Amino acid sequence: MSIEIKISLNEGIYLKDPQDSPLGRNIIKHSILLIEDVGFEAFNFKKLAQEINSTEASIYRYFENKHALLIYLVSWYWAWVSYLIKINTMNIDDPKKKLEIIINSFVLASMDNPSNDYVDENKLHSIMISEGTKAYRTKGVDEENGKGFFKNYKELITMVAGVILDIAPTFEYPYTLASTLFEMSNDQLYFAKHLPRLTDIKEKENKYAEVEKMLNYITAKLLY
Amino acid sequence: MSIEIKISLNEGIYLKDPQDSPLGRNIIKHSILLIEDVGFEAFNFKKLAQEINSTEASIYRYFENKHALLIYLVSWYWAWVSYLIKINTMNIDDPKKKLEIIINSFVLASMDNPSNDYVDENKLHSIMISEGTKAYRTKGVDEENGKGFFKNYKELITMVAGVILDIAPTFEYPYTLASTLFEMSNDQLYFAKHLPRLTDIKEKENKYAEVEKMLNYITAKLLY
DNA sequence: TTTTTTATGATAGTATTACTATTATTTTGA
DNA sequence: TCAAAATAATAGTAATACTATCATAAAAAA
Repeated sequence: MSIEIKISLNEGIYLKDPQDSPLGRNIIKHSILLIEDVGFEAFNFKKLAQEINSTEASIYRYFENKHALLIYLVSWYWAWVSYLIKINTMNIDDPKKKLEIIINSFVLASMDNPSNDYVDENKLHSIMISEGTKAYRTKGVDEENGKGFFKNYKELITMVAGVILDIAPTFEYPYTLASTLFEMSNDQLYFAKHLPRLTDIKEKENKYAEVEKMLNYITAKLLY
Repeated sequence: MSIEIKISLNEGIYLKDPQDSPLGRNIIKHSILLIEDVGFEAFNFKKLAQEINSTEASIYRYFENKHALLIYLVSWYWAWVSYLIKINTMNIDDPKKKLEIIINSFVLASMDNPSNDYVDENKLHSIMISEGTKAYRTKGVDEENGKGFFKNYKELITMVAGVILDIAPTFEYPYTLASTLFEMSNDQLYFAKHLPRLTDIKEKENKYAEVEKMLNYITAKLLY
């Protein structure tokens, strides 16, 4: 028995809510597996259709194109991390402790607590690390931002910035620090794996713990 | 009269050195203009050929594909920033002052000092901001890294990490901080322009100065 | 249950992209 | 001035990113 969380995502991202049908959920599930496997550039709806024994045309009824699907996945991730943080900080008052939990959620995201049976949060995290920024680094950002496609990211950052300000009310860069912690977490994990000379994090079992420690150290220096 | 710097880039990136011929230099020049204009996804060799009154086939003699061309541009940028830092810190001994110059070079990169007549460093910087990470966020990273395609980035970061260690020999994260300063500079400028709720930097004339100030503040807190 | 609606599948087709190949022409430079 | 190299012109192919149409199956409404 799994906890069923219905993640709330901006309706404009999809043509038809994939959470509402078996085919839709299959699209999400296997798009994560396939993007992880072949990378976003080589990923396409034809290959995805083959994986799930469906057709290109059927997938196009859910998403306008693979870019929209990526925004969907990334938004799911942002929403999922927000959710994780919310439940894990629910009974916590100390904002310093809260920020530690936030950092832990940025770095580990999924290690535990799979929310449902069609989204593998672990794999989704690794897509986030390699492909995440491609969701908003496009010519269409401004238009898509206008339609609210990145709302989940902004909400997450706003929440984190709030905690930062609770710790240090006069700190001048709460939003910058919040987005930097998120981006750093992904960047440094990516570098550890692929471009190790750009980071001090070593590609080992405990690299997540190392990144966590590093981010905690940095925030402590900046805020305490 | 312009200073002619021959930027040294890994030979594997191109099939034929574009710096050595008028067509090659034209390819570089107009690829920068065109990518800035239409974005990397919509950019292709056919459009580029039209811009320079040449042909697709001719461009393919210089670069295997548009991805290789992006790596070339990004490597140019990394090499250019390294060069800028080198000449601007040449007579400086104080590593703190050096790091300030490094940060200034990360943020402004080009504002002054155009090195030659076919690379517009200003536009190249803005490509770096929007498209830069796409050069190494691909399925081929490991293979390309093996061929030394990202050497210029690593050299830049190694140099900066060295300065960081000169300031604070016991600091545990010199490489992480170096790459973070570089990435933050680009990310925060991008956010200021397109996703302002993710940053404290305001999209104004002096946003570069703001980012510079912010990065100096952060490094000071972490290292001094 | 029957009918109607909706979702999906099967198939086909188009425009664009990302190349490769071939031959002609121009440029360079020995 | 002749040979070699670089570029242009042209054509062609396989894959991609869709769109359209119609058949069928499943779900919902009557």
